[in-house]
Amino acid sequence: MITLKQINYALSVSRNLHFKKAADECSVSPSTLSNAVTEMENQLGYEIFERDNKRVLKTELGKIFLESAQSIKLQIDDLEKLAHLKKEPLSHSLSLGIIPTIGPYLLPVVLPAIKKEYPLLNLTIIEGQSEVLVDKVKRGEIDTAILALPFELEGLLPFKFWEEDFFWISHKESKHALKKEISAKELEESELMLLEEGHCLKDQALEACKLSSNSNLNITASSLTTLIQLVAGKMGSTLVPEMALEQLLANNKLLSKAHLKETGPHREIALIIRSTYNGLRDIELLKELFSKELKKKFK
Amino acid sequence: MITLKQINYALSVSRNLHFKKAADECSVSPSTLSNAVTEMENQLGYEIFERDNKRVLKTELGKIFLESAQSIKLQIDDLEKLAHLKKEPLSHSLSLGIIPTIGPYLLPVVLPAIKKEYPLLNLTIIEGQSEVLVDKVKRGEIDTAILALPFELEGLLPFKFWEEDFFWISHKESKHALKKEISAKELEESELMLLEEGHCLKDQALEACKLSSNSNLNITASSLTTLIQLVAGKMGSTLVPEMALEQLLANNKLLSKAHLKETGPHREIALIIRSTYNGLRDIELLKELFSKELKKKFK
DNA sequence: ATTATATATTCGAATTTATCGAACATAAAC
DNA sequence: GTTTATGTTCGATAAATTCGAATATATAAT
Repeated sequence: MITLKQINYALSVSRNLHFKKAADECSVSPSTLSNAVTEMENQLGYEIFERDNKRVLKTELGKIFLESAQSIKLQIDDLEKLAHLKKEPLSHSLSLGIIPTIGPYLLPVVLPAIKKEYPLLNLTIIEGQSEVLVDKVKRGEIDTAILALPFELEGLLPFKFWEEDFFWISHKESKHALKKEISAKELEESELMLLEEGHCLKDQALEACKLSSNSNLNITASSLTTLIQLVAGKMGSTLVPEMALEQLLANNKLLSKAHLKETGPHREIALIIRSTYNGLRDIELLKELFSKELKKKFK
Repeated sequence: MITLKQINYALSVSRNLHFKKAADECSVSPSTLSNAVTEMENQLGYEIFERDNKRVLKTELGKIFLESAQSIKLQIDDLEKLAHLKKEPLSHSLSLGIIPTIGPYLLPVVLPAIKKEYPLLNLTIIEGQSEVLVDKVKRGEIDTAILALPFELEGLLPFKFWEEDFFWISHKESKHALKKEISAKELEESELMLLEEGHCLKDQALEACKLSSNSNLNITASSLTTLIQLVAGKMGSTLVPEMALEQLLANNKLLSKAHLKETGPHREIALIIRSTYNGLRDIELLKELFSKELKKKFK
């Protein structure tokens, strides 16, 4: 196997057509350089330079070799410069998982800022439930994911950037509907509807209320939007996280909201990564950006 | 300065995604390989693999690095093969891909001449569809391939050595069967059968007729021989390239042929190589030989 | 929980490889 | 014939690579 060092020596000889000058250029002794070039020629099975103590000429094959070698050297140089890519943060591709009870409400808030601050970032967004996303991050299929905690992270590291409470959404004509705040105890009396199994929001909502799932929760839905439609249709009431309120209640004058009066925060939102992940700096920056944009909108 | 040895180690890790397997593949101890990769990463200033004792993943920068590194390795391999150029042309080994709609008809015509003119040539022939062969040439797994154009060459260089038209093959009792020539317009009326998806001949035949594939092409076959049997069985008609006519129609008096009367040539046949391939002289010689032998037989 | 297994890494010793300077060989210039 | 410039050879020395044993740790099995 020939070496890059040998190639560089040969390129220097090619530039200088002079072993001593080339040796000086490479900061090695003439003997070192001569040996290196000769050794490479032996390995290749052909001569690159035709030389005696007075003249250095390129052979026909040598010209072909040197042209290609020069191109290879440039490519190696580029590989060494690749590090600069890393310097510019969030400038390459990043795959981001996000759960359905955060995605539609967080992304519209932060995407414009991401586009503006990191125009070079090539972001891929994958929606899925927490368990699936944790799995994908662990397997390296995606770089990071946005989850709501508490959730079993199986060794992954969380970077929290937001926390929020739940609000109780009911039909205006229902009991308690005009209250600004409501306690879990009062909730038990109403027909509480939550998302179908698999959504962490269901468990988190129940935990915030200190309820267990074997209470009167017969109706379940696959999205918050559906749940809200059920509430509007007087099928019962539900709990939604603060960031979803505006979007869900828009154009719907039949609904009223009340802050859930239980010790909180009711859910925390975090980016999760593998402990060995390299783009820690990128994650920190994303975290800051998310936090900043959310504060702008909600505080 | 990084070394080629380090690059090769990294490429092996990339193939295996496993340091121990890569170490075996490279015939070195795991520690040697681990140290070499780590050292290179330090020199580069970025990590190529994200790893712990259970998982090896490529980083974003690593993917970019490895792609380029693979290409560099190919170029180095080529430099090491340059020695052959010095020797008698077409005197070493050459691997040649060829597509199924050319191989059985071209090879019998040219192989005797190759054997006679270049007895030292050690020829390896690989049959496969165009897409696969383009890939193999790009990866350096084979030296060259014989394809029918037009086809997307992805930067590879074509050396055309033949062009030919399609002929319409039908059962003697079918409509138009006695014509010497037939136009695409008349074809539409018959039940045209072509090769299954993946064969470039299908697309080229359709293009020659200015037809799109959503016409009445329900029957597809995996070889021209099969197609001809279907025609003999009155299942419909088909189009075959000129060089295949003799072999396909031999001993079959039930079939008739008609020249496809559309502006052509309907397909062109070429050798393709990487632009950095060194055996250009060999390819030119092959091209000449192919062209000469085909003319002898068909003109 | 505990143990077993697999695997990447670290470390020090042994080996291999690279490098240097001095001596040598050779060809042109004076 | 002598001098000068230059590429190469050679042996001693310096530097690097490599290995195996020991280590650490994540996952799987019990």
